[in-house]
Amino acid sequence: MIHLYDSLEGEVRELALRDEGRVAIYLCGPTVYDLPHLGHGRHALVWDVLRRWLTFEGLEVNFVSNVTDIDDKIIARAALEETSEEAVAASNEDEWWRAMEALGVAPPTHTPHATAFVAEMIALINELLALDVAYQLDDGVYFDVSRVGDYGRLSGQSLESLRAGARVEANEAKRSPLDFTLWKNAKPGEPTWEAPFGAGRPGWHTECVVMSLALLGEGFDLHCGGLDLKFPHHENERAQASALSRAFATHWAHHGWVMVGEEKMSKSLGNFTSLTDLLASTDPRAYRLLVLRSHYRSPIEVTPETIADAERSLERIDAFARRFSLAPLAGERMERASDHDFSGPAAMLHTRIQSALEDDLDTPQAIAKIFDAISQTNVAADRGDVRGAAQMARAVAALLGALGLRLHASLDEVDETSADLATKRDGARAAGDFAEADRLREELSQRGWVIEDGPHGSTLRRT
RNA sequence: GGCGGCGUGGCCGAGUGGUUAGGCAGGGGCCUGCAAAGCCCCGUACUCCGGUUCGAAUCCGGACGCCGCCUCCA
Repeated sequence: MIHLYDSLEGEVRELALRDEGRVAIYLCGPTVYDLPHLGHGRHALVWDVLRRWLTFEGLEVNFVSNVTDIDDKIIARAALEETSEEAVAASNEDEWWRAMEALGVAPPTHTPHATAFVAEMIALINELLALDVAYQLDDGVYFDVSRVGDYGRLSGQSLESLRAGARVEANEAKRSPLDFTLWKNAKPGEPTWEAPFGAGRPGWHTECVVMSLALLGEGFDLHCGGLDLKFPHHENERAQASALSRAFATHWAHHGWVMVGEEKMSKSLGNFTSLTDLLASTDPRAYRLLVLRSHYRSPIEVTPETIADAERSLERIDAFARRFSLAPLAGERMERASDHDFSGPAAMLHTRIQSALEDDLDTPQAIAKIFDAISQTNVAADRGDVRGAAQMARAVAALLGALGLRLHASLDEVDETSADLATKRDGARAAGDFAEADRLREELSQRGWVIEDGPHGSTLRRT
């Protein structure tokens, strides 16, 4: 079973499952007020890889990731664009799923929307009020953090030190500056729901507690998200569940940032590249490879250089896929180890990848092992071990599929003129007219093709 | 102020108390009509200063530099 760093315990430990053979994961999804950026891309890719791997290993993964479709920023954006909150949320959510599809991120098992769970959130806030863990002020309902014994545990900080670092609050009436909003009272023109404690809308921290418990049940296995959600968002989710004596996530995992230069990429800093822009200009698989080859908890640098590096690296994989005519696995469908043959020389490869990934999702190690296997397979084939090489190659394809990295083995569709030029060149070579052959190769190159001569004739591929 | 992280070869980026990370780029060679792909070989490394140790880039202490969270944020 996989071992993951648990942010709550501060150590790598086995992911203990509530139900044998089944994993229940909750991932905090996007607030759809703007285009997704590179950071969201990493977020989606990291947890997609985890999910695919667990599935590959035969577990039934219930992967829930929400969409926050009501929030201050959506309201602000709607006002700015003179449109409705629904329209802002819908268009950005569409953009999100388009980007996810391009990245090869499989859709979650469930995608709850905050606005569909308002009744449940109201019920939860009511319970908290009844327990006097929540209190009402002029502008809404607040959660009293002092009522939770271990508040701050996830952040690794005491209540006192958190309080010391807290900035000056707008609402001085709060019992503690750390108290957070459960419900915001209605303001004119804003989306509003009726509630016993006043018309208004939910605060951000309640939706994830409600939806995770509703869809995954108490004591679900893993709650994950970006490091920036650890505090206050995840701390606050935990606090609410704890106040209600409901068993919450048993394991917490957080991934690191995408960096721009020496700074975190974030919307508030404005230093972000949208996923849409990236995907328009590069092979989406390059970004997945870039993410895979560094550890999920480390920061990654995404620059034109690192992307180009990953693209060239991908080229080695694709050349391998062409050589062995490998099928492009991965995509919406999730691979399972049981559907593949890991006998013979492939068994050790599978084991190596397994131990790498089970050790806190060590994808860089796994990728290195895959590149090792690619070299070994090429050597075997050069040596004439066709059978062994083919077996290894299929195992490599299956494991890349398990990581969601799609191969590009199929040859590009060749237009008639180019195909014609290639045929002419083959003829010129056969006739020993190498000057003409080189001229035709140059012409093909101008048209964007690389020609490779093999034992069974030449093939064309896109540059 | 509190808490946490990082500093590796031309670049990216892992890992480990002594034995090859991996990729990209570069040099040499094999193969090829020449290429491409593939294969073989090669170089430069662990911020600095102390300490522990037979041995540290890896453990401990200190210094310097950098980053993040403590406010919305993947």
